[in-house]
Amino acid sequence: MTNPTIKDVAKKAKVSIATVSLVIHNHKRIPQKTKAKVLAAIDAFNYYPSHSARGLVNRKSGNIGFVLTEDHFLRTEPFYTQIFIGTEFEAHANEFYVLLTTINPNFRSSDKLPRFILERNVDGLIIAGKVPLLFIKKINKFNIPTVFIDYLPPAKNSITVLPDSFKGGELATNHLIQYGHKEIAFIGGDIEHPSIIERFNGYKKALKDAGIKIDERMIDIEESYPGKSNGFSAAERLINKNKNITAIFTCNDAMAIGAMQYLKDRGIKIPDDCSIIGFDDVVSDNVIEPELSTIRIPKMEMGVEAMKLMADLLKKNLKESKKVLLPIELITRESTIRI
Amino acid sequence: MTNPTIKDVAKKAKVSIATVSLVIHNHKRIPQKTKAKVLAAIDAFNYYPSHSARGLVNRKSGNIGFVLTEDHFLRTEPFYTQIFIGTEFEAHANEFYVLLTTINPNFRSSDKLPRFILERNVDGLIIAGKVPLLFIKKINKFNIPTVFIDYLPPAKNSITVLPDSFKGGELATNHLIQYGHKEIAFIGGDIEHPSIIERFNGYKKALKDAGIKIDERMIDIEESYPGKSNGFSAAERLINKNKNITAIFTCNDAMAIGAMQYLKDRGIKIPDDCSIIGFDDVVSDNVIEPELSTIRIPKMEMGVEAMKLMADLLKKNLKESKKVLLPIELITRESTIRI
DNA sequence: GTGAAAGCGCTAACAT
DNA sequence: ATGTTAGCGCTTTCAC
Repeated sequence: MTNPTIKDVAKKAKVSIATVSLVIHNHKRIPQKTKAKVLAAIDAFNYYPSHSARGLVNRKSGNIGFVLTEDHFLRTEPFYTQIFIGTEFEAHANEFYVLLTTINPNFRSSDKLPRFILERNVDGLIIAGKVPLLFIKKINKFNIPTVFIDYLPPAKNSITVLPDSFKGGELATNHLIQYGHKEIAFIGGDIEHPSIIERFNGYKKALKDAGIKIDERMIDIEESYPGKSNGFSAAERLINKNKNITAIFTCNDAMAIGAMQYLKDRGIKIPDDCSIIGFDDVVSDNVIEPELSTIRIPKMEMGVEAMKLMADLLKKNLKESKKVLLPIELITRESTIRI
Repeated sequence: MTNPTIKDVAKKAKVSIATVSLVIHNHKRIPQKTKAKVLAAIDAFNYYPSHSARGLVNRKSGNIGFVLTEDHFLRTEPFYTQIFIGTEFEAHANEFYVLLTTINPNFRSSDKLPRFILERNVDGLIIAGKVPLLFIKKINKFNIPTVFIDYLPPAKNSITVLPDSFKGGELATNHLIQYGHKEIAFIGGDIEHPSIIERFNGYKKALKDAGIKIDERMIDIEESYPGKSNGFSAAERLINKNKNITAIFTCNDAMAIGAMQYLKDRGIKIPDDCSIIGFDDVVSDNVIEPELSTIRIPKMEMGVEAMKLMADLLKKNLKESKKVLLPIELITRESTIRI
């Protein structure tokens, strides 16, 4: 059977298409009898309103755009993937579709915007991870309701979902301190990223509270991407500078893995000679040896929360500024040990 | 400025909306002069045709639905994720949007179909991984062009993209044979899955070609899901039955990891006491010890290929039956060794 | 309570 | 070569 339309339903129910529409929208003052007739016809045809037709008249697409940079998209660790899954999940509950697109991490003003923005094919935008400021500026002109995940844009009036990185940094560092460590190094990257800064701040706060002096030589922060290979080289620099390190806190798991690689190559036993703790919890499923202690970020929940905020935002139940910090969790595995 | 429409453009260019439409569609016989006027107006407004309006009149949504089961979606290894990324990538090239949805792996006839099918909000369907037959049967009624990835449905006239599992099974087994192994075990799961069967067939073929007798006691195939824990228990059963195994070929990396775990726990050294090779190549990014030899499946390429087929299919350039086998590749790492 | 009718933005057949 | 017009399927006033 070809796609049934509202006309077919109306004819079958012997009412006008207006009545069918009213029934669909649960209008009051429709007598049970008419309603029943119409619903029966709808059922008989297995009728569903056309998405396009509805979108045209309502000036709503029913779609939410999910934006992240290409490099984030291509990462194999399930970080942004899990976030995406969360948004997708909550989108179903709210009858939205999610349209995903990537942008160039070096977005330039001559670059085209995502097609769904130009075509007005999204009602809202969820932006995950750090994106170029230029991009944000450019889309601002379109006035599309936007929710950020895992990135706090410099402009003040944003709605953002973040893991509690500061507390996470504190928690990780305190864990090491409680295990008796005093020579605790910090490895980080991309220090302009708000989350990384917070993790670093948490680290410093925990040391200070414990009366441990913050030592510049125990800190290695790359400007560039906090990935595996940078973790490797950071560990190399730190160890060469500083033989008495007994523990390392890395700003994420990827750097932790790189650092572990270096320590192993160098013959430094983990955790016996050196404890290490990461952040994110993206490697739990695999066989890493030793298994990595870390701070778990509620990735799916972040996606879910962002989509909930989006739903509120579109219902105008939300002011234009809000920062939601999601709780993190210490996961103790094998890579950290009491000294 | 509020969304510009074709009317605004027409007014500004002092032509009718029909002319604007013709220009947009690059109709022949439009003089350069008119064209230029119109294009200038389009540019001035930064006009893009509304997706909904176009969809309504063309009876096309511009969307492709991507379907997979919930359990596949939630797997943290980047297998289906990579496939999805591939489709997404190629979708951009073809000006499609991808709408993702999950279905219950135990889909029952009373279950609702994905909303985008009911709403006719997709022009085609890409189905990734094994899905319930009931589901396939049910969507067949909607007559939506469909491409399968990594699953060959029993019904004969399907368009499917698959890794060359048979060759992969052969390649993996031959690799072990060339390393001097003769006591080569096979671990598998979900034996009804076409890909798994093919890998197993490749294994048997390679053994036969090498004049090695196929020994039932060297084979452990679970009915259920080929995951880590089943890999663990399969290895346990095999080793207990059969002390002289020197190499194991598992039908995927997840089972390989489980098997490795068992061997380690049991004090069997990899690769010194026992070589092991997996399939899929989903763990390359992480620190596994030893690093796992495997057969690489071109995951992104499978997604790309599927979307290309979809584009052809929608252009009616494709018959309704086609099976594309994508080449696999042997990745030799540390877990396999010459005997 | 229900229907007629206008209109959302666009395409395409038909006029001119 | 360009304009007129009739829809595409739906929502929503406004009459009756």
